[in-house]
Amino acid sequence: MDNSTTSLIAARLTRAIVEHRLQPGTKLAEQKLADHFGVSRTLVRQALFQLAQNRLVRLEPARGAFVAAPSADEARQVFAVRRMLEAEMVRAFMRQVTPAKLRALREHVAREKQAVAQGDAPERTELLGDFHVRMAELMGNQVLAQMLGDLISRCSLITLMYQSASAAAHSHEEHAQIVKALGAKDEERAVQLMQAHLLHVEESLTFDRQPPVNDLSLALS
Amino acid sequence: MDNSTTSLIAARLTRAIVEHRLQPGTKLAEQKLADHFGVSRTLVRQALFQLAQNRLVRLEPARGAFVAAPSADEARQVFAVRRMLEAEMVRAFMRQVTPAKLRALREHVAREKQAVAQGDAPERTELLGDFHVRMAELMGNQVLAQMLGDLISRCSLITLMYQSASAAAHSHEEHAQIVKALGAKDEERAVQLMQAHLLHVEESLTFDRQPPVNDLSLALS
DNA sequence: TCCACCAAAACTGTATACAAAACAGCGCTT
DNA sequence: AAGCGCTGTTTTGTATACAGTTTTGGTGGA
Repeated sequence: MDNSTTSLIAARLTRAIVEHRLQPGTKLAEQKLADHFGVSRTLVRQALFQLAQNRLVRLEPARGAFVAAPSADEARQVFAVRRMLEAEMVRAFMRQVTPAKLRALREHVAREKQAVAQGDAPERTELLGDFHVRMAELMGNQVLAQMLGDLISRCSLITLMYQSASAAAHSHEEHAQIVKALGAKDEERAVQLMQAHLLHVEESLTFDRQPPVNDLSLALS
Repeated sequence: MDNSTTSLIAARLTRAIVEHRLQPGTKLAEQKLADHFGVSRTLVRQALFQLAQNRLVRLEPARGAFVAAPSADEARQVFAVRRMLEAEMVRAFMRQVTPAKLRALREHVAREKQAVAQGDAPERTELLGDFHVRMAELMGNQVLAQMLGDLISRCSLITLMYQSASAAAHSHEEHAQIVKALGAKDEERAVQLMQAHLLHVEESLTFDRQPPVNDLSLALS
């Protein structure tokens, strides 16, 4: 069962959503996407189904697919799950840490630093999210990595909808501190820092406004 | 975008897999399933895609869909994630526990007891898995509940493939002990018990044999 | 001016058609 | 007898057709 074309379309759509080129609420009409990608609606539908399972799009019966607009409740739940999962991930990481793994994390944080310095917003966002996935991968747990990746994609939508200012700008420094605690073998501090980090990101959101809704799908270049 | 028929088929297939009426490795031919359900291949394909994302079936390009046969590695990763997630879930549950929630858990454990006493194997398996999901639901976190549900479905496949004897027979008692610790507001004990519980389930598996592979899909009745 | 109503257009949901790839059987070669 | 390649059949992958629903746009009346 071949799904390579389908997952390519899904990946393109995911990028467009996660990189905020498609606003929440935007209608994703099958025929338009099919024309854009030069395939039939069949493949587009499969891709949309896939994204719906990741909660990046919402499917309404007989009405079509729309870029998801997570509610404040859902946003809080997603962050709660991330705190649960990642607190324990840090503990587990500590128990099997090696110099090579620490080095890999330090290198990642260095790349974050560069992206922040250069003001490369898309790259920065991507790297800040990947920090968490990278940690899971370094532990050799693909299941965890995939799960975190999905959660972080959803978070990207959430921050788009609810972020007050660029309040999460110090994520990079918090990552650096976490790695420092890991290097110092200070497990409890590392856990605390990770939880605080995720709380900061969540607190930087303002759940008290109506989500804006745009459209147009010419953001796929 | 209507998916009700599709998700009905997906649900039927999920039940068949989780309840071990379809063995790992079984080929799921589209036309046969379509005939069985009285629909076209279109809907069957969508359902199979859905199950593939849940990792209950594996799709091979140009070869078709098969009931997944998780590797020992994947099994260990799934259990590792469950331990991470559920340890913290217990902590969070404790922080927002109410008499009503405790009562709900006790009632659930009572139903487990009944199913164990009556030797109702399918019902018992279902309830033992639902204990964990129920906890997430009682916390009002649908995101967590859905995630755990998926993980537990995968665990059901895993236990089918690797369980040595009915070694996980004392799961029910461990659930009861966890609830007891929750009732006593002993957070750390509850966390320890949950981790021990999941370790016991994992340890009851024997990862050292080749997985058997059967076929035939007349198990859908 | 605004709203209700109706017809046309656009879109979704499902089935079917068709090409390409994989599979199975069988005779041939070694 | 075992292995190899050929051929017909089955199955998958993608496109297209068609029915039913929703949306749109316009017209008439209050």
